Amino acid sequence: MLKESSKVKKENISKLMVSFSDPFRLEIIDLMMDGEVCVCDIMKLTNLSQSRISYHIKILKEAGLISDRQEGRWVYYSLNKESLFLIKEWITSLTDYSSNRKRCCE
Amino acid sequence: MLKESSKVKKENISKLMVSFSDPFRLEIIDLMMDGEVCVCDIMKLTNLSQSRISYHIKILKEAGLISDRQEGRWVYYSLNKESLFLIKEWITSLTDYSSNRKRCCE
DNA sequence: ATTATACATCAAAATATTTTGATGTATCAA
DNA sequence: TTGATACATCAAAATATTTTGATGTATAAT
Repeated sequence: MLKESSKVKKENISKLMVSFSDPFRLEIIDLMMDGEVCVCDIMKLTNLSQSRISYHIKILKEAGLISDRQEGRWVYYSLNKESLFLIKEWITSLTDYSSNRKRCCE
Repeated sequence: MLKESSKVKKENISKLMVSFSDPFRLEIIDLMMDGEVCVCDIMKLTNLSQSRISYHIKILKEAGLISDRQEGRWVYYSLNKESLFLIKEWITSLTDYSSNRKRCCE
């Protein structure tokens, strides 16, 4: 079971997982695999409306999954590798358990 | 960008991510870190109602994240390590991108 | 200054997910 | 064979998320 000390981390994980849970956000994330993209790029590549993209971008940003960099009128978004590493670590911790069989309701 | 051949895999990822996106499901997953649990265990440890737990269990199961094993009246659930490995692989593939900066809307 | 572009934000509507309480099914014990 | 336990399933209600279209803000070009 997760230690008490990892509670803050758990909150992060929860938000990150929610940010991963929408198919359009997965598409957007997919586009960022090749590097930075701006909203206009995403619009052209996905046919989603601008406000719709902004909405999803916001969720990804608030989860800490992506970073932004403004350059003039454009805002470039890219994946935040640290967050991805965090998730990987968490998943690794899940697989570390010992598969012991227990009697139920002891 | 993900290759065309990985589309099926992507579907799996999507479901797995949705299954991770609820705080109560994360709690249930957390309980499974120490090994198998039955619904009655989860009830005692989380104070969630039985049908509520069954609902979340179903989502986790349909995503392929957990496996079940019946023994008499009890059903034991445990994390499916293969699925966890799949997710880890997918996240790794995300971090493998080259952080090249592109001109916008080229 | 005016206009166009790139993006954010907002409120309302549409849609999806979750919760609840009731009922159903299988297993087991008396 | 009756009753209790463990869990699944269901439909309705509650709640949350997503989409839409309009409007707002900042930057930049003319």
